[in-house]
Amino acid sequence: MTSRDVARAAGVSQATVSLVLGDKWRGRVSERTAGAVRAAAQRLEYRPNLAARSLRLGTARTVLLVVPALTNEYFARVYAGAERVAAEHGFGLVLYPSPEGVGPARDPFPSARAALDGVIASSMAAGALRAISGAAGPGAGGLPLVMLDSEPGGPGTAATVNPDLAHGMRLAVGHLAGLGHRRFAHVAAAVDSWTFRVRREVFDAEVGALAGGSAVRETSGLDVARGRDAAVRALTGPGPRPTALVCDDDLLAAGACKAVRRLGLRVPQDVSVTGFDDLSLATAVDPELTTVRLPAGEAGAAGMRALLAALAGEPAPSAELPVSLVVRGSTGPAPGVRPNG
Amino acid sequence: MTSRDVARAAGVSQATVSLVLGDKWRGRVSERTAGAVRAAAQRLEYRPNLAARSLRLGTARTVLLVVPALTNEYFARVYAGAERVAAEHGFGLVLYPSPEGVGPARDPFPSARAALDGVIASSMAAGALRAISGAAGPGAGGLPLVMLDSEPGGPGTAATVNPDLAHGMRLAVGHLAGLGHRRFAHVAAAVDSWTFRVRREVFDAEVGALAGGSAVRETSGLDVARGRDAAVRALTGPGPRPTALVCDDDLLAAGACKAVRRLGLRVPQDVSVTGFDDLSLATAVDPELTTVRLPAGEAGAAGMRALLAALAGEPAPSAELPVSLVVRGSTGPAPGVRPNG
DNA sequence: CTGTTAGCGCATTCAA
DNA sequence: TTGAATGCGCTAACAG
Repeated sequence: MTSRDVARAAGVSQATVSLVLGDKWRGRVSERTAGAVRAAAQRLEYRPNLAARSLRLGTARTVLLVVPALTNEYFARVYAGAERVAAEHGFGLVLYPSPEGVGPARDPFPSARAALDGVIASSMAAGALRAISGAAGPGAGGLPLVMLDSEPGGPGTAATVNPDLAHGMRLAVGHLAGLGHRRFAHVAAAVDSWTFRVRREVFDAEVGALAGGSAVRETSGLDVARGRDAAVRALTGPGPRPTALVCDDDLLAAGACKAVRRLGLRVPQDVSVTGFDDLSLATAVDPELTTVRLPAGEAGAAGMRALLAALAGEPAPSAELPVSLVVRGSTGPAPGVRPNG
Repeated sequence: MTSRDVARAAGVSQATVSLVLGDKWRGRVSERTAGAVRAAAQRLEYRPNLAARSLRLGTARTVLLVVPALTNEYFARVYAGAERVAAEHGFGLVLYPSPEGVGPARDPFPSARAALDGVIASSMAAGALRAISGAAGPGAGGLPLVMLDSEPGGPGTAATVNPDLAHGMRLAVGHLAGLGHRRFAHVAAAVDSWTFRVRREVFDAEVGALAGGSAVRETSGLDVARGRDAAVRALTGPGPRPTALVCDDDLLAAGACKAVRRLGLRVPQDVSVTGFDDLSLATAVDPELTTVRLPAGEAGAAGMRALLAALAGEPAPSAELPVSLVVRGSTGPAPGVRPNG
């Protein structure tokens, strides 16, 4: 089923078929001929060979999305947002789940068996970022690279699209401080990446700026069980017990809630808990999580728009996306503080 | 950076480069020449143009995976399993999240902008399945099609790979019956697909076969909030209150737990709850969910193996994958039944 | 308005 | 043991 067959069936040349189906026939092919071509194509269920088209055009209309882990709903949403924009522009999106996401990534291009026009990488660890930009940046591959949720202004990146994490952390700590909390614990992700480093730095700054504020930190792998263990450590360490657990994401927050109950305490009467992301998990647990909602889908979409702009030779705008605090049942007044008091 | 450039750099012809890098030079090219070619390729960071290779070979070494929703961890695991096997065979895997997954899918091929060798579709609704197999089956596209978690023996499918859902449902009901439960409710997914129809039929059969067994059913959209609402309906309907809620997946089960508590009851003392899938959500909630673990990753892997076999012209083996019941805290003895009694 | 032609980069056949 | 020539299916420049 080639364009030649369609041409034969329609009684025209192959070039005419290409023009008609490529929608470039205005004033070059007669209405009648165009109709015949379309009819033949439809009848024969013709599908253009994309390999041939890519070869001829020198572009694959395909982008690679590198994420640390697909099984995390956050990245699934990033994918969905990016895919939507890509599809609107006739681009495909292939996924490369970087192994374990936290270590240095292998060079993705041998295994990503597709011709690529550009790369979007999200939330990569420091080491992985270097490997990616080495292979995709202006060096070898020369592919345009857009970073999501990563250190702004990295070398060789066309643009950086980030949620306003600093503001998000300020909202979380501010919310808790407003409820009277002063003794904080930070249940932090044990991953060396920009996204978590920002949380840490802003958390420290905010609590430090709070009269009477104090904080401890425990780090944890990114799953519920390890989050729970870290929260147990935070709650049973030396010194007075924290009354508020600020967690780097919702998985850790869910674990923190389990830790509180395991120690015979209640959420939020004895200990308040906040998360990041606003995954569907946040409303699946009881009480529901107060969390910083990150616009994952919008980040994917904005990243794709920036990449498409770069591919078109336009300047690719970096962006900082707004975040919001969603207040639910996992936070409440600090023990001993009267509500509205 | 073409194979011509490498040839020039190595002082050989382009054909020799192709032979050496394609690993087909044994006894046709001298050791020395091969070494020179490899060195030149490495030095120039040569990457073969995959569009050209696909065109020449007539195969793209790429498979499309159609899933109802990527933001569900289950399908993320299916993807991961399939991708692993694909990578081992030098195949790429591109994802097509069928819109809303429950309605009839658009023809995926216009939007999946890649040359495809085959299609794997998972858990498609009845209507969507028809659209896919029309486009991918032996008809138009002629692409081999492997169905996952779907009606076995569909027309034009090379193979079907399913978890043994019937056995899973028997395990769940049997577990609850063994704990003394007799009044069941089925919190069912409001999706017309094989995977949920099997659950329903086996649930009815099992409860019907149980002396003194009775059951009601409420249907729900596939998210926590609607699962909670459905469970409230099930628990507050006419007739005696069910003591066991059998839910079609873990999201619904999490919602059901919330419903129980919202009604002032306890899990599992007053009401036991079971789910399906064993998502990470199952251990994120308190109490943790007793659930039927479905081998999502293994399903993806087996599906990809079947498809690769079909592509190789070998018979593609259909498979039924074993499932297991993971007993956790959300199930307990029926009220009024003494443990071990 | 339509057809002819060339060439994208590669794997392969045939000659040397 | 190697090189020259061919064509995969498509689009774009150029002729008619």
